[in-house]
Amino acid sequence: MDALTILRDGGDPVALARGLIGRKFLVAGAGGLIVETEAYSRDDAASHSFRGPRTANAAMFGPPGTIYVYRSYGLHWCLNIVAAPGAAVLLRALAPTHGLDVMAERRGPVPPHLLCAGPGRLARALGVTGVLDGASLFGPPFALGPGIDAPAVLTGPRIGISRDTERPWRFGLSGSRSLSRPFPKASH
DNA sequence: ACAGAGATCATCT
DNA sequence: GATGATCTCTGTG
Repeated sequence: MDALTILRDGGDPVALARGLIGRKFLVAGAGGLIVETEAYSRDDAASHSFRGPRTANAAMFGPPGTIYVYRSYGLHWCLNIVAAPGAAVLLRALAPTHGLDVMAERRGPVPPHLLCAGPGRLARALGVTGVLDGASLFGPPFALGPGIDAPAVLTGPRIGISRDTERPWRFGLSGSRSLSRPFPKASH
């Protein structure tokens, strides 16, 4: 199923995670091409939705297109897009194309390809914080547009989790220099 | 290149 | 009291 269809009607977070690779994502005019994502489902021990709705994860149980922002390790922000109630896609990395100056200001002196190479870095560069938790992808400050036509997508295990570690639910744009980490060899 | 530590806090055990 | 969907800096090889 197409990513835009899932966002409109709801659907599989794995299909959405794969389908978002190569698309353009902007927050208030800053952003770039999505080059890395991860899927988290409702019955997934690694997912924040696994133990059911809480105050902190309420947005993850919203309708498709809801933005779920959580604080990671007490200090970073991470941004998700809801695919269906309790299921979402973590945006892990972008290849910067728009608002390089603003993002560099927020991130400090780092090489351009590292501006958004990681979920915490991405949120920082785009100015994403908890105030956007629960917002809708379909309105300002967000913009999702077309990008690469038929991207070559890599698949691999998710990063930084300790439960359900075997699910191959991390996706990346083949050949991108802006990945948070390389993919294991022979992942297609 | 790789390993370890510190930052920092809401949620869970 | 421990644990994260992390990042950065520092020390060593």
